[in-house]
Amino acid sequence: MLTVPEDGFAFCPVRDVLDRVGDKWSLLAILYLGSAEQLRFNELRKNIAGISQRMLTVTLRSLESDGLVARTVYAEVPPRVEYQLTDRGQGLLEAVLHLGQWAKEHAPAILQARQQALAPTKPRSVNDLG
Amino acid sequence: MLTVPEDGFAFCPVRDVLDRVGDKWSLLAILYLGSAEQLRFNELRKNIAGISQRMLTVTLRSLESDGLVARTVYAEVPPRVEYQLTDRGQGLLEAVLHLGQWAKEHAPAILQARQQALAPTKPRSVNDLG
DNA sequence: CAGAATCCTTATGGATACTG
DNA sequence: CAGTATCCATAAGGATTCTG
Repeated sequence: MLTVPEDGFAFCPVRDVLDRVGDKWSLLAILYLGSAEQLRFNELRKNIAGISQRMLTVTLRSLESDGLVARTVYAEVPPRVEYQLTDRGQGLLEAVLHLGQWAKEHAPAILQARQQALAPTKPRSVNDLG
Repeated sequence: MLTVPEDGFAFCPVRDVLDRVGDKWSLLAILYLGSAEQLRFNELRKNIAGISQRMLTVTLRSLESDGLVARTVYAEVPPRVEYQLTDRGQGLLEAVLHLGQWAKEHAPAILQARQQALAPTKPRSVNDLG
């Protein structure tokens, strides 16, 4: 059984990670960067289906500021900027893929449960016991 | 090196989990439920600092609909409703605590990197080469 | 006690236009 | 090419009131 810390989970590393990769695009960026040595801005943009230019910038900047992604600017014209996972980013990717293992195994059951919850025979009342 | 699937991560179990526990309260609810056999609505409400009644309801309902939390109503007056993790919820908790292990080890470095990014000596230009 | 309903604020992200 | 800067739509969540 898990024990509640004195701070009542106010300091919670898990929450921190989730806040970092729980947004709409960070995980995808990490996944794609994890599948190549390095990628240019527009390569990422093409890969990550549906992402806007703005959100790709915002996402990369915040990953960079956490030391998860390294940004390298080449003094060329037209400019070339390459992104790659840092070791720390690589570590996060692996930790997250581990979670993905659990997810992969249980996603079907969860999805099924969710579907059944959506189509109840009748609306639930306080009298439904189990 | 990670391989990009044909669907380009469109079907991504990790994303599904993150969408489930990446919101503001789900993780905390799971953590507290993981630290007790079962908890009543207002016990959870007291434990989870800052949560509103509405959000506790919403959070519990969606966890329940995914089969992660079981809700038991006792036909008493005043009503008593108890929540507990299902086996599936327990599994998710463990998977997430594993991620927490990584987080715990790297949170300090990440926070530090973030601080330094916030206080740069001068604003960055395209000429700053690493 | 354990909520449901309503209203309202804020946070997140998209669209578009412009630039070194 | 790789961004910035604005503006705008939607979604997430908070506050309040009411009820079986």
